Formats: sequence, C-alpha cells, structure tokens
Amino acid sequence: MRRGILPIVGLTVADVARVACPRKPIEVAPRIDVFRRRAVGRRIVDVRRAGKRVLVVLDTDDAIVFEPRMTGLVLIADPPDATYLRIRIGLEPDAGGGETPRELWFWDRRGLGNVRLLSATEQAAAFGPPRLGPDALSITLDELRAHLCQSRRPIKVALLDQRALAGVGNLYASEMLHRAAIHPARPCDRLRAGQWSRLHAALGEVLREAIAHEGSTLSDGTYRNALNQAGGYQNCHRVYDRENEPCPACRTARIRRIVQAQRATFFCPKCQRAPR
DNA sequence: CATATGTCCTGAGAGC
DNA sequence: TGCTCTCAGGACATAT
Repeated sequence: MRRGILPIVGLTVADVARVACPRKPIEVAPRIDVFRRRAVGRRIVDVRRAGKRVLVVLDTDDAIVFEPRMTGLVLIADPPDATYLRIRIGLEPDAGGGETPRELWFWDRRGLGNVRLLSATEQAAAFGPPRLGPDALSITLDELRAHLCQSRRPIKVALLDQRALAGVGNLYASEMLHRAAIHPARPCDRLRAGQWSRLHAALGEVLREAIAHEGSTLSDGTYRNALNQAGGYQNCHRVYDRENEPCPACRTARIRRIVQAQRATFFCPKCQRAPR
C-alpha cells in the first residue's frame, strides 16, 4: 500500500471529505473540519509505514494515517465499488506537471478501519515503543528472540501481537511457521535456537515475497493494490486456506486448520511437529 | 502482570 | 429458492 501511493509525494492536499456511506459514516479524528483545516494546502513530503498503518506525511509533520484493518484499501485509482468509499482526499498537481493522481481514496467494506490526522507527537506516542514492537521487515534475530522468548503463548498467537513485533498478519503467520517447520501451538518459551533462526529467516522471506507479489487477494476478492489490481501472493500460499490439501513440502500429509485466539491457523502436521 | 475473550461491521458461501 | 449460520489480511477494551 505504501509503495503503491508513492506517486502522491510532492502533491498538495486540496480537499478532505467524508463520502456518503452505507449506514454509519466513518469517524475521523480530529473532527472533519479541523482535519481539513490542518491538511488542506499542505504538501505531501513522504509516505511512510508504521506496522500495518500507512502514513501520508505533510510538510507540517502532521500525518494522515490510514489503518485499513481487514477490508480497508488505500487507492489512487477508481475503487472496486463506490458503495464503500469512506474518505476522499483531493490532490493538486505540483508545478512540474505531468500525470499525477488527482485523488487519494480510503475504501472500506466492513468499516473496521479508520483514518486519522496525527501530529508528530501523536505519531510517536501511537507508533513508538511500547505501542509497536520492532518492524517485521527490519527486526534482527536477537530482537525477535528477545521480544518473544519470555512468553508462554503459542508462537502463532505471539507473532500477531503488534507490541512484540509489528507488521505480521494472520495469513502470513501461518505461512512463515510452515516455512520454518514450527508447530503453531508451540509455546514461545520452548522454541530452540535453530527454530528462532529459521523463523527469523522465514519472516523476512514470506513478507518480502508477499510484497513483491502485491499482497494476497483471497477468495472474497477484497484486497486490491493502490491501482485497484488484485495481488498474486495467494497463489504462493503453502498452507493458508488450503485445509485438506496435500502439503506442498512433504506431499503426503494434508494441511490442517485449527483455531487459535479466535483466528484460523493452517499448518502441516508432519512438517510442523506437535509440541510435546 | 500476562493472557483470554467479546466487539465493532458487512458480505460471501455453506448447509439446510 | 431462500433462509440461517459461520467466517473473514485486525485492534482494542474489558475480563480472568
């Protein structure tokens, strides 16, 4: 998402508006009139990421923060369905001219996501430690172990704890544990050195590949990139949403589905040995 | 304190 | 066909 909207860097915010929504209009913070006063006329200087949020940084150091959660999309192209448009941000081209996006949209079917305007101080409080752990794309092996090894929780559950490690989502947790050959229910405090090492490697591999493939568009088709194109990483999934299919690694056992912390986990019972 | 569960919202697909 | 039920790339408040 962050990379997809990079073409807006250098443009100026011309307008911010909530779009008419199905039932409950999206709530923004601060109130839309204050939001607009602080954003309109400001130049976009950067697009950053904090865990799973996208930050559009303005020349005042305020940032428009998109938190898409399950079904939110950040788009610079026409949306998949106008019904669930929530926020429109009008953009003015820079002096250089050329083809630049004229609007940035926040689209969200389920409406669990949110959009906020945060000052630099608020960003530090919301996204710095201890609210978010080290980022999953840059965390070192030592940091990974240090942040997780004390916990007695199952490793799959701990991987989703954004305070321990920022940026891993449900489907990717299953994928990386399969690559690392670790059972998802194994307590963190019982992982061995070799397992931490494999997990650290798998973490980077899975996320980088998923990014290269523009994410995973699951069977409901919701996820799209910033240009409203489907991702391709769903075709690379080895276990997620593949219950009862043969494991692509051992080709003998069938993928199993269990529920941990109310969320689906997929794994191979042969490649990922059960904890004793 | 650490860990577990309920909650927000809508639509797709399974099962009857 | 049409109904009900379950589940979904998530995060957080509240309960245990």
